[in-house]
Amino acid sequence: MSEQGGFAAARRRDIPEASVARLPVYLRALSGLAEAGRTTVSSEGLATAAGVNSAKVRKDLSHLGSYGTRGVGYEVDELVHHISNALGLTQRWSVVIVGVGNLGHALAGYAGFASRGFRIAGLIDADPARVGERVAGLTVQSIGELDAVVRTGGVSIGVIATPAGAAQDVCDQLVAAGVTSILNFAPAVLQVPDGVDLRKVDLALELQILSFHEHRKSGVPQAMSS
Amino acid sequence: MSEQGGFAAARRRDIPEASVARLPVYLRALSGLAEAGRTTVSSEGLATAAGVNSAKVRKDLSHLGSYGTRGVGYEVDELVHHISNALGLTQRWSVVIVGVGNLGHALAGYAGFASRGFRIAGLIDADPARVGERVAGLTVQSIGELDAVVRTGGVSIGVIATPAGAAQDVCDQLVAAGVTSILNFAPAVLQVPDGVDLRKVDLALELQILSFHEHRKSGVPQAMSS
DNA sequence: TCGACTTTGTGAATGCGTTCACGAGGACGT
DNA sequence: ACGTCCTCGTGAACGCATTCACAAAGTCGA
Repeated sequence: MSEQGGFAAARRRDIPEASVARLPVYLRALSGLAEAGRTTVSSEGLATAAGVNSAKVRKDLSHLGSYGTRGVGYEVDELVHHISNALGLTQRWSVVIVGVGNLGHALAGYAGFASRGFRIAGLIDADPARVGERVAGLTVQSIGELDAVVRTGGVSIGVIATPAGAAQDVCDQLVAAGVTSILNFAPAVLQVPDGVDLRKVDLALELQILSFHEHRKSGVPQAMSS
Repeated sequence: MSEQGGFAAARRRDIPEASVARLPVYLRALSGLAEAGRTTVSSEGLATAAGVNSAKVRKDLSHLGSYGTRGVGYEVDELVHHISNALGLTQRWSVVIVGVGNLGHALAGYAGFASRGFRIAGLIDADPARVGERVAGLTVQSIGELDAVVRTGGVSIGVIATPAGAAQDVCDQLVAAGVTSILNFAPAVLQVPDGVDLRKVDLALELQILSFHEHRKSGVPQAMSS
């Protein structure tokens, strides 16, 4: 057991990005299975619940260690534990959300954050008219308070939900305050120094990708018949 | 011109997914450059604005055709035109949003949709208390009206912003009504028949990936010194 | 206890995407 | 008109991710 722990820690160092991105999906699928009363699940079963194939599940889970039982499958509870561990979800992360427009509101109220161990330490908005407003049980604070919120709240993750024009400025302030991971919802390309992780979610981008496929479906098919 | 059109249509058939996903980013970068008064841009310049490297830009754009001028670069306007074309953004797509909670509100009000040629044909919610409410200039309609909205509005894209439990049901209804592309914001794995495109955006998932890297940064580094 | 059966964990093969590196082609100054 | 310079477009090399396929390892019934 202690030996396995040692190996798991060593292996955790190089989980491929593609696998990391699927771990949260497995986690959600496992929650569903647990609620349905399942105590064990095969790679095949988990694959179906997560919407991938079983080879991928086994390869992904093998990066965490050998927690399956041949002939049986994986213990649901145990697997939840190991994945949560690998993702660092056993500790509580504090998050600050900057920009309390429509999207900021939605993010502040999003149940998925709290349920996965993320604590919203503060809501920040540059608009003085918004400061003081109560959203999702928190009071919106001014941009001047950003630094204090990050430092006293032990915040390591910043979420940017401002208009595109303000995003880089806010990003710089977050970094200056000590945030080391940033999730950007603003439709802008941001620059961050080394050591800071940056991910982005672009709502319009996804729609444009769908547009491409939709376009292909309706427009081109008959162009191929020789 | 007509010759080029023919070739472009032929090439458009097999643009790699990874390239398609970057085209909207180039499009946005180009808008920025155009506003700044630039009329031409090199692959290097566009790469910087889009946050990628220049080889990727050139390879991606080569899938659309040969629209650059050696020694100079790309004509900004022309490139915007060709990318919009490839993505099918020259035609107007109608979208229906199902689920008008916090997130649905945010999506309905998101300027990025309208500015890229997406028309919101309807807002649908299952909660009778919400039906009739006005959001972003539209009146929320009941789930029973979904089919009519899709058919009479010429809707081909559905956006799901409901709780996870309702997502598959809504998805099935969208498909039954004739929608052929779905963007899912609900934290659930959805099944769709062949011929229907499905993409998902998971807000909590991105945060969990950041958690993983944050965890790695703080937790493991000294475990490697032999 | 033993043999049949199930499912994991993983090397090997394959496929896709990124990066490299350079020839081709056009602009521009003289 | 010509040579120099610049940047595109693209084959080739590389690396990462997915998939395949099977030996190893366990369960379970008789």
